[in-house]
Amino acid sequence: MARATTLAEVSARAGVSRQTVSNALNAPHKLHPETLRHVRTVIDELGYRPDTRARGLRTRSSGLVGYCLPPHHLGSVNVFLDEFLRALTSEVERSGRHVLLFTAPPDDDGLGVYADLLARSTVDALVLSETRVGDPRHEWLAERDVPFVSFGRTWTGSQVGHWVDVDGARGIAQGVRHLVSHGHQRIGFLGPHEQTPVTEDRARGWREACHEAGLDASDRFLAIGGENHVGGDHLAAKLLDLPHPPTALVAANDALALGAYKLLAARDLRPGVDVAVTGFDDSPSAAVVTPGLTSLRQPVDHIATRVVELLSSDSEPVGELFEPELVIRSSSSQCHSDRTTANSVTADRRTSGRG
Amino acid sequence: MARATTLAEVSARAGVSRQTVSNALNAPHKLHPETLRHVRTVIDELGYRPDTRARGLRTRSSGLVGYCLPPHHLGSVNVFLDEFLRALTSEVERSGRHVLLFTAPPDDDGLGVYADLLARSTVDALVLSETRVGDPRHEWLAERDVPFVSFGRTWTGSQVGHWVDVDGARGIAQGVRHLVSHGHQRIGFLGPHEQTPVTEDRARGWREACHEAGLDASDRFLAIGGENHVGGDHLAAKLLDLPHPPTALVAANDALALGAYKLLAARDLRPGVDVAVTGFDDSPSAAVVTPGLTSLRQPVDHIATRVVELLSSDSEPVGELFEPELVIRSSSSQCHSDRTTANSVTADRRTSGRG
DNA sequence: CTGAAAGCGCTTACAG
DNA sequence: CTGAAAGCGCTTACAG
Repeated sequence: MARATTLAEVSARAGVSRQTVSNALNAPHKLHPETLRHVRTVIDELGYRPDTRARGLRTRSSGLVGYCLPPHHLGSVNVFLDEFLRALTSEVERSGRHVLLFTAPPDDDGLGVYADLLARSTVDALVLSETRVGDPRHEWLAERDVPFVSFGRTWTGSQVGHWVDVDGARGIAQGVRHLVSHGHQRIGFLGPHEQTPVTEDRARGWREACHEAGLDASDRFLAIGGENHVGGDHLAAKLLDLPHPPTALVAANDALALGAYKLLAARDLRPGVDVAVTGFDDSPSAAVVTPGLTSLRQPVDHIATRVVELLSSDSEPVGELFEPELVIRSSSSQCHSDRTTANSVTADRRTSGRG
Repeated sequence: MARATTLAEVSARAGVSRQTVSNALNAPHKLHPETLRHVRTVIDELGYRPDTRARGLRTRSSGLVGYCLPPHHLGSVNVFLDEFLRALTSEVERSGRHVLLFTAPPDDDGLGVYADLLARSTVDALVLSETRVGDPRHEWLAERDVPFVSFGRTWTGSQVGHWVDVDGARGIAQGVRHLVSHGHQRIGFLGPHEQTPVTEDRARGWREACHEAGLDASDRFLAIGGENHVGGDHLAAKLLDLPHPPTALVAANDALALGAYKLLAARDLRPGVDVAVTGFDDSPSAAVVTPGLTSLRQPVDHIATRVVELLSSDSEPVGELFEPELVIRSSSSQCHSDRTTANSVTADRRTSGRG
């Protein structure tokens, strides 16, 4: 790999001192316009760019924002990792920096990785995601005065540092109101892992929106348990086997919603026609399944923008919730009052195949 | 952010010269064992780690491998970006480096971004993906002696540099043979964008495997066109409306396969029972739809491992194909000879909902 | 095996 | 507005 042009080479070629070249880059107002123009011409000719390491060494910065890749698992958070990473990378680039990826064990051992990164001055700041209850990273970083922003809450009263998160309760409530407006009166909720605050938050949205509409939101209509992103079919079965089963199922994530699809298929029922279904996250699958799954899209672009803003904010710790956007597809938008005419809808579907 | 411990501090505390500390890290064999032990103790006590920038400045390396995030679009390559990034990051970390993310326009302007990264010595090496026909990056990088490995071919005879890719033809052929073993005699192919070599490669796999089995692989059974990852329903309709329609559809990617699901649903036909369907990429959707979609899983871990190996290989340019793994699910594994007894299968399905 | 010194490529007071 | 100089924290010949 060829050695890159140095500032010294630019200064020699331009016939000015090295400080003048540096000023052309870092403090152009200090230069005579004529000089500035000349130096810039030479810089362009030579394709000169200051060496990141040398500049960083001097300015005590690395220009790198660390992001820990979450471990692989289906569902909730990672379904939009692509999108978040893209948005984060773009935003960080707008501030002239880059994103550095790393991995770390999720437990407390992971802090060793963070310590290493900081001891080496590899990163200037960190973006946290995959937060968990009692996440030790926030306090650990705050104690060391490391700039960081958390995408996700630690769900403890004393969370330190800036954070942004998605308002699960308001998102789910949107979905419930949408279903109510389509005539649904009995709406069930499918959720994973009873103990996680994320699920509790989303379940609360369902409960509150049901109360608001005067609907039953008792535990009868609440199916929770199993793995995090599988078993939606079991949960759906539990609710649909009730004497007066729900006519709509609100799931805490898309994977569970598609589990409900599976149960409906096994019973020859059609999502969106016989039973409405909604998900959460608007994962790629939601758009591509049949019928399309109504889901809640996290505003990752806005979140990423805000994360990067807060990264360089010295203000008092800020916490912000972003409301997800309801993306309506066929799994919920058949009018429920049409249910008695479901057969004609089916006939429609039968003839809709283009020849 | 607190200043990190420096080598000078370690040397003072240990009562040895700075070179000795450096040797303890970079050439431990040069030290008296006793001295080494002592220096290491002090290093541990102080949590000392060499500053990345200073070390990089001296050794002319950055310890960073650049990876350009592909722009967002559904399907083929990005469905497993998560997994690839995770695997790549882990592998790069095993060599003591990190992955730096960046974005660049896909056209020739994008080279400016690469030039900037190199002029600043921000990265030591690059991993390329989202290659396209006549991709200018490979030659551009080779001319500048930049170490790089391409995940994906440029499909030109003169491709320079190391590359790895997935063997689309062999993958699809696996799928076809699997369908043949389940009794299918008429197998159609759904592909996007007639002109892309990736599609041609996959279509070739279908054609060759059909010939091998003595099946019709004429253009009659080949449905190609439309957007890259939508319109699978149209393509499927084109084939299913033939006088003697195929009993199985092999799609060049999962999104098209799920488009076929959509058409089948509209005609009240069941994937895997009435018409077998297979996809490519084993995207998250494949596992979660009903019925599960048989698909071809790219061995991203092996690919990432090999990419990182080649990154530091001075050998003659290497090109390697990796065979994807057929992941069999219900969309194809119903025995086709059972087709006449489809009703009993359906009955089975009807009673399979757990109460 | 160890110590004193140069230098990687920058930025930034400092004196002119 | 410009020039000569120090120093960021390392690594690595070089002489002892």
